[in-house]
Amino acid sequence: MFRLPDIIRRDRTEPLVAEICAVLRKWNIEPIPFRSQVDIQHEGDRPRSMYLIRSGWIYSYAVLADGQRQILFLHQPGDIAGLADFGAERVSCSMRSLGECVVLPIPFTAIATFSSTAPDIITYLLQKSAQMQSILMRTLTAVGRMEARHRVIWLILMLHERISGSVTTASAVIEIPFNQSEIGDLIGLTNVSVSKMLCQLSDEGFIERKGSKVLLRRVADMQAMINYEPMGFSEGSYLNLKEDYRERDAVKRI
Amino acid sequence: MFRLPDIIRRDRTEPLVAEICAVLRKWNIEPIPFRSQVDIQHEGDRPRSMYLIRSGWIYSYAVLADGQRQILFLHQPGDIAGLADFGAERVSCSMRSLGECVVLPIPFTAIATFSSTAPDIITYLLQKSAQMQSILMRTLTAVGRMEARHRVIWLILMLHERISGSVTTASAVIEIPFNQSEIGDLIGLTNVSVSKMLCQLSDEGFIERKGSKVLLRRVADMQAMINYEPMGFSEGSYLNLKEDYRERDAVKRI
DNA sequence: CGCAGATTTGAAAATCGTCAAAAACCGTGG
DNA sequence: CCACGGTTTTTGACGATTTTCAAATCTGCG
Repeated sequence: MFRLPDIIRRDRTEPLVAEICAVLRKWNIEPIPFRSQVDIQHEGDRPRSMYLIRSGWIYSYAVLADGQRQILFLHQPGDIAGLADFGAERVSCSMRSLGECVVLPIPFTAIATFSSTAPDIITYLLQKSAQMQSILMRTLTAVGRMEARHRVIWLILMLHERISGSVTTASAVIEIPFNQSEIGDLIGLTNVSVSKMLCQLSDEGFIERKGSKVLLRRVADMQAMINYEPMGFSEGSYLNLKEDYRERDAVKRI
Repeated sequence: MFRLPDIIRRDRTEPLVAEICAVLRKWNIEPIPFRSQVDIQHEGDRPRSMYLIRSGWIYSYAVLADGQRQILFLHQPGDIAGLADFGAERVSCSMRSLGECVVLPIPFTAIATFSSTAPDIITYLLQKSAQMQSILMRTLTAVGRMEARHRVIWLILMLHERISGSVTTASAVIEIPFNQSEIGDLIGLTNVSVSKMLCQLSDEGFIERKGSKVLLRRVADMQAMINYEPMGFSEGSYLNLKEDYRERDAVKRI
């Protein structure tokens, strides 16, 4: 164990994250730091907690019989990894850190407590879970039905949206936290295909590359090419949601 | 509109479904019947409700720019379709009935009510959402990293588990609610490939086919071939969960 | 500078898709 | 019971995309 960073920075603070942290602190649950490329949880474990990412990146993945790997989800700060295992007998996927990171374990048993004392938190978790589902569906659509070239473009646009927190058509630089083998494992290609496609996109002027940084040059063109739609939930949308509640009588209109 | 069946049969009744129905009945929300192959919701709509399946099947799907389709999820009776759109600005996928079905709309605005008056229901929804996530992850793993033959086997085993409600290694007959084009859209193949693989599996004695019915002959062999693990949540696991809550002090042990 | 890992490149092979035609299936109506 | 029309499934030839394999090159870092 190494020391925690003195200050954990979080740009886009979720409204209820602070509340969750406060409760956990009362129970003496501490954030845990991990080094890069360390398994945080392994497929087949008994589910104990989910993990609120405080800083860094984590990905969930599954390994097949023949050793192939599918990366299922890239978790960012503010995300809750392992939510899918709530209520399961066995953990369905492994989780690994991408770079150094700090995570706060939220034991599943806490959900019962939240349920009676802080229903807002459960509602928040439900919304987070729904967002993850949407992203998974997007990934499945890309992997199942796009050719290699479009999958790579999809990946770039998706990372752009998730990392920057919004969609723009302006040029932007993103840092891709994966190497090319990992990219392949995420979108169902080999590292060789990923390399070829990235080079091709670079040759054609869609992107420029420097190490793991990618400059998106023709975002609008790429979005048009694969019909990319923004995911439609930015941080803070929970607040909007709360406002919507006021039109409760809408229920009657169904 | 045609008449509702007099009795809606449900074999595996979820513990909290009755409670949800009771609340909705008080709000005069009625189950809606749909004919076969009808769109219940369309991508881009404003999210209004989720849909509790009372009988029949529904699938969620997305359509790409070039007209290709990815089927994202097969919803069974007891499932809640559209949960992924909770909190989103726009609905992320379309939903279509597979055969006649009856569906109870649950307006998203109801979640606020549940949150304050029936936190158990929100917790239940959270668990349902988690289960859907697990299934999506399984699908993504199959589509992203398995060859065609293994994908078809995966599909058969998955349907077997979901339709029968449990995993066995004994032979069993299942009725596949999809045609081969739809199967292809679910696992990322063409109808032609699906046909070839099904014929091949039949020739090799793994399955026997009669119309849309499939007899699984060598379940254990097929499970071994693709390392199929059961999903690990049967109906009623919510009860187990409640019991787990008693070991609340486990929280301290993290 | 040298090493280890990551990326690029090219040729050959395998898988899967496309296309088109034939066959099978299914419900309907005579 | 059989004929009919529409849909679904099967089949085979061919082509395109992606993988595999292997070697070369590049990069970051001590």
